[in-house]
Amino acid sequence: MASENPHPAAELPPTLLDLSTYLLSRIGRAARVRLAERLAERGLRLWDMAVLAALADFGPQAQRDLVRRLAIDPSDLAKVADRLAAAGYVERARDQADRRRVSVSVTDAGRALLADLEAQARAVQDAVLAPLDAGERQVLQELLLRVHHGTGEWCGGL
Amino acid sequence: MASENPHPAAELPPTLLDLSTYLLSRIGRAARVRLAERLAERGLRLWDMAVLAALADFGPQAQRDLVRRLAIDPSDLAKVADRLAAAGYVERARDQADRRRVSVSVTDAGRALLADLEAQARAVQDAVLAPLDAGERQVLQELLLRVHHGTGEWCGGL
DNA sequence: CGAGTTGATGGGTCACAACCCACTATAGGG
DNA sequence: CCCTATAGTGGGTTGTGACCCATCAACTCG
Repeated sequence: MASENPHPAAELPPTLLDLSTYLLSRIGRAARVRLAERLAERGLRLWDMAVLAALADFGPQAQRDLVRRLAIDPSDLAKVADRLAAAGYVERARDQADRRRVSVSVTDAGRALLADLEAQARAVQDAVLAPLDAGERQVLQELLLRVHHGTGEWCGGL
Repeated sequence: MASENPHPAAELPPTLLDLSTYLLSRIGRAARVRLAERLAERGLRLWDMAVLAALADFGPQAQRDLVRRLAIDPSDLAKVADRLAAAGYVERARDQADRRRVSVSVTDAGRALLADLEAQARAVQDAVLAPLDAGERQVLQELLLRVHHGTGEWCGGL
C-alpha cells in the first residue's frame, strides 16, 4: 500500500492545539530536549548549565545559596558540583567564616564553557523560533517573562 | 541568623531568563505537571487525554492511525487504549475490512470525560497565564501556534 | 560544654516516559 | 499456498528527574 504521507504529518487534535499550555509544553519540551542533546555531547546536563549560569551571574556563593536560588535538591546539587569541579569548571573551597559551607566559584574554563553553552542555547532557540521575526520574538519573550514573574510560587526544578 | 527572605525567592540567573526557550521550558513543564496532577486525581494520564481528544476531533480510527497522528509508540498506545476501554471511555472493535486493525471510538462517557478534562486544562491555563489579559493571551497563542506549525518535524511525544 | 541546628554528601527509592523485541493474527502479492 | 509485511499486544529495559534519609562535620545558643 502506498504510504499516504512521506512523514507521518502528526496532525494533532485541535482540541489540544487550542490550549496555549499544550503548545507551551510541547515547544518547551522540544527546546529542552534539543539543548540537552547538545549538552550531552559535551558530557553535561541541563543542571550543569544552570549552576554555571548562577555562579557567573551572581558570583561565588555557598552551595546552600545555590540550592535556594535554583530550587534544586541539596543532594543533587552536591553531585552536580562534584562533576563540575572534577572537570575543572568550578572550584570549591571551604568558607573560612563558616567551615560547614562550601563556596563554589566558576573558573575561567567554566566561564568559557558557559559562553559556549549559551551559544548552543541560542542556536537551539533560533531553530525553534524560526517562524518568528525579531519583533515577534521580542513580544514573545516579554509575554513569557511576565508569565514567569507573575507566578513565582511555582517552585519546581529544571 | 534571620532568614533573608520568607520564601526563597528563587531569583534565577538573568543568563537563563534571557532565553525564551528556557522560559518556554519552565512554564510549559509547570503547566504540564499541574494538569497531570489533576488527571492523576481521576486515575488518568496525559496520553489518555490526548487519545480522547484525537478520537473526538477526528472520529473513530484504527490504533495504527492514532500511532501516526500522535507519534506515540504502538505498544504504549495499546496500553492506553486498554485502560480507557476498561474504564468505558472508548470502545474497540475489529475492523471488518481488515481484521488486523482495531478501530477505536469514544463513548458518551468518554466525551463527557473529555469535556471535564478540557475544563481542567482551561483552569490550569487560567492560573498559569494569570498575568496576561485576554488580548495578550491571544497574541501568545498565535505566536505559539506559528512556532509549532513552523517546525512540524519535531516528532516527539507528550 | 552539651544539645540542637545547619551545610554537605552518599546512597538510595519512586514514578514515568520512551523505547525495543518477541509473538500472534491477519492481509496480500507472487 | 507460501512469503513477507503489517497491526496489535505483552513484557520487558533504560534513562532521568525529583525526592528522601542517614550520616558527618561544623556552628550556635543556652
